Amino acid sequence: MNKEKNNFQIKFANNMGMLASRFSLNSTVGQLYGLLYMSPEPVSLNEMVKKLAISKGSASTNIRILESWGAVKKVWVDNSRKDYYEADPNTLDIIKQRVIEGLHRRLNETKSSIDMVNNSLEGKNRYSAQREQFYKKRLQKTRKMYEQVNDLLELFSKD
Amino acid sequence: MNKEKNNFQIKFANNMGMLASRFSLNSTVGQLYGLLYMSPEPVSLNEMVKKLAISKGSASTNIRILESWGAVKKVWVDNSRKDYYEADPNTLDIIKQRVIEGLHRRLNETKSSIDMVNNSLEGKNRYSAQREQFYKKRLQKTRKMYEQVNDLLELFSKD
DNA sequence: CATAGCGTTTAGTTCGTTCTAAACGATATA
DNA sequence: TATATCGTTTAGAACGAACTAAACGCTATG
Repeated sequence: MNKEKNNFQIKFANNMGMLASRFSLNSTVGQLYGLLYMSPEPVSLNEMVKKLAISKGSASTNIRILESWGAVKKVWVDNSRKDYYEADPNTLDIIKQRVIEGLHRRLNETKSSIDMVNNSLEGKNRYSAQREQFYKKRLQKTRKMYEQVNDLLELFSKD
Repeated sequence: MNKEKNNFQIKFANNMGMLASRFSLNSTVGQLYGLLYMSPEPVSLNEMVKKLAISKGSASTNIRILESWGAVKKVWVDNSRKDYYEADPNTLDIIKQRVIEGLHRRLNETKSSIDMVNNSLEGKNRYSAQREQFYKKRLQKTRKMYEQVNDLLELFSKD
């Protein structure tokens, strides 16, 4: 048990961890970002480890994930060879960008799936005319849905 | 190996399974829905089991999940005591409703978190004025973000 | 040059999810 | 009433994700 558990930063960080896991993200990533977000000064890896009661390995791995997202950045602190980090406070922008990126990637994969399935139907015909008609209709509908979602995403990607 | 693996329905179903797992859903649920979506006739549990090469337990559990979502429904077939199912073809509506519901639930939980953390700061003051100011600013920012997302969701929930 | 203090990498463990096989209860049929 | 055929439930296995502890390599400093 950490005697600092009542510390405001830590409380906030842990809530960010819960938030992250609710959206099926890694909760440690959420904790780390939350801690940095509520720190007026840059934080070293060892401080993160102590405050969040996590292992150094986990802190190291996950802080670099956050870094790759542009959610935190390394900062120089004089007279120290430790790595210090601070949060980019524009949380919403970060989240938004990540959500959009993720959706784009998955939608592209979806498109490939649809095309592949479609091609497999176009090949030589093993089905009755009626059955083939049904397949084509549903496939067409699937394609339409894909496009609706895609258009919606485009709309988002703007502004 | 299933000799029917080249069957169009099955190919489609498996792709729906992949799609589902891409969006961190249960992939069997995706397969089942995909199969029913591409079936002109209702499908029995045993047919699902055979065509998708899954266990009866899994089929039973997952088909009832789909049923609870309103994505498939039981239909009566004369002279049979099997349960037959067919898909509600309005896939997009189903997805949309589930997404909105899920977001609503999680946002409410988020709101509770923010309030809780906020209250813990409002309590007796253990921080310097400057530090407290910083905390309050960031907390305020967090609240604003919550509201932006919430408003966006409301907008969606309409139309 | 040895040591201490870093962050990273790795090997192994834990935990949650979801599957399967099998037991089960219910119902229709011979 | 005995049996066969359903769907459901349960116990256990498999798997993946993510953590920890420890080993490691690097660098600065005494």
